[in-house]
Amino acid sequence: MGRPPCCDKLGVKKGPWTPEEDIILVSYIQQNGPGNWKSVPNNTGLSRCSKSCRLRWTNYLRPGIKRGGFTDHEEKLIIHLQALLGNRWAAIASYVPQRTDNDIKNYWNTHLKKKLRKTEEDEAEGGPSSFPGFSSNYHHPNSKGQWERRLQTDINMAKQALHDALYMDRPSFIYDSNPSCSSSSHSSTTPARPASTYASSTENISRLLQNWTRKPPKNNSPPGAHQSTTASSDGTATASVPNNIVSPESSSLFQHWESKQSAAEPLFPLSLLETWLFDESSSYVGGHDMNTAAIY
DNA sequence: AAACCTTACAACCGCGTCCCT
DNA sequence: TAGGGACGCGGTTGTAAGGTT
Repeated sequence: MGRPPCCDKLGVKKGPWTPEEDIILVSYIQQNGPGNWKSVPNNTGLSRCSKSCRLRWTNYLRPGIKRGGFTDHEEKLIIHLQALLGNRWAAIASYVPQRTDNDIKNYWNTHLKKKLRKTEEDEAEGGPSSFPGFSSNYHHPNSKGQWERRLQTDINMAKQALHDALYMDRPSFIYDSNPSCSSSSHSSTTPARPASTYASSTENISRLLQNWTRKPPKNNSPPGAHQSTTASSDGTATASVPNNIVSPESSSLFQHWESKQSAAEPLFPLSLLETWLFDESSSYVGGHDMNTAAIY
């Protein structure tokens, strides 16, 4: 017996989302919060599958998402994390502020994989690396089976959780929610490129969202929320907003979203992880064990 | 200018996991 | 404890946009 389709195929619209659909979805989530996706198509009248609604929200419409314009720093972080975690994009995304797993996965498949391959070829020929700062020796997916790598990762995470439990009062355990801080720690060598917040095709949606992401709560603001739409905050936010779009201050959406974000905090403190990763990039000699040991 | 090729990324699909009854 | 529904994740595809010939 096969798995039943997640939704009725008849009458379910597929393909690119229109701005109108985006507005409907955003309005609904703003009022009800994300979750209970099954009911979203019925309650909004959208001819979309619940999965599609969730994906659209998490990968595109959710506040605090930075799109495109990966910095060198982010690239290196992703490469290191991929080497450590494998293709566990959701886990990787939890360490890269403002990036979705889908975005990282796409960027890996379209850019980083090629870059690394080219680096390997360059090094095989004895020439200069096309990817300065990285050695292909680092990326050796076949050196360990994926299951073994995952096991090692899980062990390390368990260790870290125990460590955190024991040293919770340490001030160093702070997930740096300010993306400018996390990226600026290496910005002296890798200045961040300006990031486009939304694809131009949905710029109007970004403007819409800007109205309720421009003033996130000052305290306990979610990671990445500060710059969620800064690229388009040019004062031209004149998109017509439906009356049922409420202001960020009065919306419960941010509370929903904040709780989600805090739940998705990385198991490792980012600052510690970054220190390890970037120290490691210059001292790697051939094994994950040595690196993971450096954490503790 | 048109045809073809390549690239980038949004979105879909299927499976695994979690949670509720 | 088992069954089923809902959600999350990773792999893959479709297609629009840009580049090249």
